[in-house]
Amino acid sequence: MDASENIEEAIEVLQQLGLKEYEARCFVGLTRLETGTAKKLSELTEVPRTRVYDAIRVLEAQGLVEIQHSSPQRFRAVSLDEATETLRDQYEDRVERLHDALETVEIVDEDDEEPIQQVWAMSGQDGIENRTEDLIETTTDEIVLVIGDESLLTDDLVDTLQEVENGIDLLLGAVNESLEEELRAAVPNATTFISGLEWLHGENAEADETAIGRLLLVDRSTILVSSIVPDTKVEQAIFGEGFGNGLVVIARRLMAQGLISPHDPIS
Amino acid sequence: MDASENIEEAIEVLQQLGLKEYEARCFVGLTRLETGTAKKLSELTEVPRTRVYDAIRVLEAQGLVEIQHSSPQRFRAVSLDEATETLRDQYEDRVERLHDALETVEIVDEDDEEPIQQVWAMSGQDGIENRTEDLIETTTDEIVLVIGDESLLTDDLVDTLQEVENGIDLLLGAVNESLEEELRAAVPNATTFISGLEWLHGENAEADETAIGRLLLVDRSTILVSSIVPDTKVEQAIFGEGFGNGLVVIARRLMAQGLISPHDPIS
DNA sequence: CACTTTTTCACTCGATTAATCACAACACCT
DNA sequence: AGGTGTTGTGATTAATCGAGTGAAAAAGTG
Repeated sequence: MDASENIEEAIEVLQQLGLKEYEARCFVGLTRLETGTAKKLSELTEVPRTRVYDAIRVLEAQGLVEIQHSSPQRFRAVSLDEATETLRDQYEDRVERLHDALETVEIVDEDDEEPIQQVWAMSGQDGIENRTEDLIETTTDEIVLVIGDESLLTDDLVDTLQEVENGIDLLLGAVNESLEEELRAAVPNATTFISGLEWLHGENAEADETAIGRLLLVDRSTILVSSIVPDTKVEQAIFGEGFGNGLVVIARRLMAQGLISPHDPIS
Repeated sequence: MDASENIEEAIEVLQQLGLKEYEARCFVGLTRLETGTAKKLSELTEVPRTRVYDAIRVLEAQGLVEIQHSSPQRFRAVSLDEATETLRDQYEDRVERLHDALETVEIVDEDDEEPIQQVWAMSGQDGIENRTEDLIETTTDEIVLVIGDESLLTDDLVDTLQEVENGIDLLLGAVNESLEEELRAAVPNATTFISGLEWLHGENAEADETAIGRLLLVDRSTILVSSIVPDTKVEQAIFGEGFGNGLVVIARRLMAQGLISPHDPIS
């Protein structure tokens, strides 16, 4: 049965959410038990009986578990919806506190440096997607976006694209027809095309099969290119700003040659 | 200046959100620096210079920081909005995974026990509030809610109260006039009153000044009573279900004597 | 009052994290 | 080129924290 997989998954996730192993095990144990004593819980979860109490106390303080002060004590988990809601509240609260604390701070005066040719790297699907959406939202003239893997076309991204103002040129490229299809359907106000992005798989196709992720060129002055590393599926991106930026220049050159757009060159 | 307090706060919160100390310090450092090298960061944040690199790497992998691969390397934080959004996404994803994993599991068959006189305890404002709202939403006939501290009257709670169906009696008590005022304004479809809840401060007023938090009686069969411990401000609650439950019986008795409601007794 | 079960608490061991150090690679200067 | 300070990596030590164990107090049971 894959129930035990789910149990393990739940325990892992709870730990990522900040619980200790015993706490996670106990909570999951309780969700399967309706109501339980330390003994039953210990048997079910492999947590040493003598430590169940500590774990439960912590869980209770977080509002995830109720305690019946009888003897023996009975424990039970709050409903799944209540639990997730509580966790959400907790996290939302933290993120907000972080936001408040940082927005008032900012900026130590700076002996500035050369603002030239900056190319930045970032990784992680979430962060790159947020940056992508950010850039799209601040565009004034033109967006060129090529999607190289359908896993990157999230609902959020589609939403962002649909809300692009009418005055802005929106060019959406895909690496194959089915994806183009999808794009056209999802974002009717865009011009779609099949990208000539063989330059990654094509002539440069050496050993490592680096898959292209996305390519975003905004107002011909800011570019973001990402790739997906074959093994780990991690998305990595580089990001350049400024009309004179080397990366951006290269991107314009590519466009001029019709490689990433169906349009005529504008050198 | 309280800027440094905010900085400490931010570092703490980031750790609660799962970052290590060095990672948190580096991130906060970068939000104050526009762009920084390992050396500058180390000076600003007290993180050993040689450890800055590791910290930045994990931040980068989380999408919180960008790296410029020059020499020396330059780092910069993504915008505050991007960062919080990324953190939110991350968390939301986890909570969802938890939900999915647990909803398919549930329930180990049980040699049932006596379902009598159960009184449960829980603590933590978040959890108690969620339970309160849950109970309000599932009411069929009557809600009696007494609020003992204005800090408990959150927007969420007000929303929940406003959405109570018309057929349901909604009685809202407060411990003083200003709070009653507030309640009446926020929830017009309710009957409000000043509660006679001296039984906590009054005759029982021993040494410890236990402040009453909230008292909720739903359909005369489920009750939740909370108090706020003086020092730590932590809210603690007890919770009983079932018409025959001891706690519930006591609550009905109190009502019958007009102590927690302006209405006539229904024994 | 013996005798079990439940509960708390203090302690060991191992793993993770913070902190320091040694060294190789590199940029910069004359 | 060669010297000099800076930059990045890896190894090493020290401190901290959590998992696991056992002793003993407290509560129940016959």
